[in-house]
Amino acid sequence: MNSVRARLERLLAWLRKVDPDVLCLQELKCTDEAFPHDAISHACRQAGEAGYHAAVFGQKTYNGVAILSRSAPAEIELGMADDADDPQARLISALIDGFRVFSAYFPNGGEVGSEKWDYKLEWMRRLLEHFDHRASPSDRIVLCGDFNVAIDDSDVARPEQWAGSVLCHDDVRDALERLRDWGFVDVFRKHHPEGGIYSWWDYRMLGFPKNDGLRIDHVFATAGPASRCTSAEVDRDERKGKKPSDHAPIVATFDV
DNA sequence: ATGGTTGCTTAGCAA
Repeated sequence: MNSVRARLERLLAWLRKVDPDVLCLQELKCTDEAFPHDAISHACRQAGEAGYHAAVFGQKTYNGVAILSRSAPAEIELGMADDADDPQARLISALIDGFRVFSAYFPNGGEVGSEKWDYKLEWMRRLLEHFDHRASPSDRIVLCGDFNVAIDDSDVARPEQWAGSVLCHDDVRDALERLRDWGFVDVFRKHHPEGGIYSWWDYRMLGFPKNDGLRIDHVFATAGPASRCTSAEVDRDERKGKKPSDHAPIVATFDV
């Protein structure tokens, strides 16, 4: 979302408009202390209704992820809980209404071949290992976030322009395929097999006016919840207007 | 190959 503080008013307006049960946020760009807990806990509170709970894993300046929910989150986990010494706040999960919900901010990767690129591949390997060691495909899991990977060229408006980039390279597509093969369904693709719908447009190069977009934000669900996913859409209007994020939200609906 | 924009933090980095 490119800073929760810079876009707080937009966030609150979106919560009022869409009224989601759960919202996964990435790229907060603030510490836990600076997170706007009060505004969000009061958001949409009306007629005696509760506001949103927030499970937050913040970091100064960069990264930062959160999960907002109507129901109280339980068993909140920060990061991968592995042996890696990783100071970057890119993963949080919580148990909400019987679902293990993850908000993930996959590394961008900088340039192919760089240190950031190696970190991206290693982070994706660690995430798969996390599920291998600590979860089962029969669990009810929903993994949401900015994956920084366009799964195939149907998710890229101008594939020739992005070919071989950190968002489209075979190595990250392969890594994401391995993660999906662990037991996830791309629920957006399930409802839009034709592709051609995007979730992110670069601020640079005037990506949005030219619709030079990519679908790099995903909702992955294990088979149980995936079979109960009744719709998934990009809220493209949210990329418009004053001070938009460079991403548009994905809205997925589950019959529970 | 570079550019273009945005936010955080203060001119440079990350995206």
